[in-house]
Amino acid sequence: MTEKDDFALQDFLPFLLNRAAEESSLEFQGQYRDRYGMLRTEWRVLFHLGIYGSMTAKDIGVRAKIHKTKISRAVAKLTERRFVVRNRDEKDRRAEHLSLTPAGEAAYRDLQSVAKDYDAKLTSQFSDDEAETLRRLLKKLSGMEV
Amino acid sequence: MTEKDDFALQDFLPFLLNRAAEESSLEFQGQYRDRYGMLRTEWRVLFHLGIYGSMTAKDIGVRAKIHKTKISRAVAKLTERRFVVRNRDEKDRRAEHLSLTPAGEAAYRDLQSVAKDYDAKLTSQFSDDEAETLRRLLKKLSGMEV
DNA sequence: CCTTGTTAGTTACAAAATCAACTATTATCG
DNA sequence: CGATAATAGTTGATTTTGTAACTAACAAGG
Repeated sequence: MTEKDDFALQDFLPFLLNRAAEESSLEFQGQYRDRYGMLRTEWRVLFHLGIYGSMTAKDIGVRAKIHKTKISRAVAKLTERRFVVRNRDEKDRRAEHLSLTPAGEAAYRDLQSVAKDYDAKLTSQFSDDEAETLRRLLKKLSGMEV
Repeated sequence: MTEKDDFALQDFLPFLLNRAAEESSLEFQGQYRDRYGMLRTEWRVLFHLGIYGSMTAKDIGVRAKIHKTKISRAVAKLTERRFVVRNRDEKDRRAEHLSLTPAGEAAYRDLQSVAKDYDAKLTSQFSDDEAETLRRLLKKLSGMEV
């Protein structure tokens, strides 16, 4: 396992991002999986609706960069479990406005507090300044608030 | 799509990490997929062997946080394609030392230069200082160089 | 209106990831 | 020593994902 190269591919951003993302997601997954039998995409949809109140599948996909078939399936599961309701847009009958049911809201609030704690745990190893910088740079990478 | 909540789950680190990781990986995937028909895990294994010269499957898994079955299958594919050779450790006959063949080295060098360009493109939106900070914080998150 | 193109969302089928159970080998400890 | 546990890696069955093709609704130009 000897170093062999110059260009620091150890510093390759997609690799560093993937590793950190995978690790934190796996750790957090225990929470929503054990409590609600949710998958990662389902939790992500729930949390978008929890934050923004009402969005279409398309909106969620754009904002979270999740592919539409994944969202379609997640919404189907969440609807089946009565966490989400669909409301067809009367002006454009292709689109559906999604929102949380009371049960969905409850699940969201519950998981939100768990997420808060987990986030705090993750960022506890950083200074406030570092944590803020990390978030800012990640958003910039995703083309948010450029 | 109105804001409804206080706790900035939009700033939830696992979400920001996932989004950025997914986006950059998808973009970069075109390279190794079109050129060599590789999957993400195969490319990741190749790149570890390219950097470190020789590692066991276990080593790679620990360093990159990839599950062992994924690695096992990626190594099988890479071996089949004559990019990787296995050498059983004579002291501990459970372990195999993996390394690149000349063909594997060539593929690595080729993809390395593509990766270099892509990384440069990604980081071009940051100052040198920001890019360095981002890498440092991501490594810290993954428990590297604490 | 009516053809052609686009968009929101779904579905079928193929590909890949996950999980649990497995082999083979080495480590531990009475 | 010998039994039990632990580790490296593989495999099969199941679950999830990705790809492409699809439906249904709207848009724009002639």
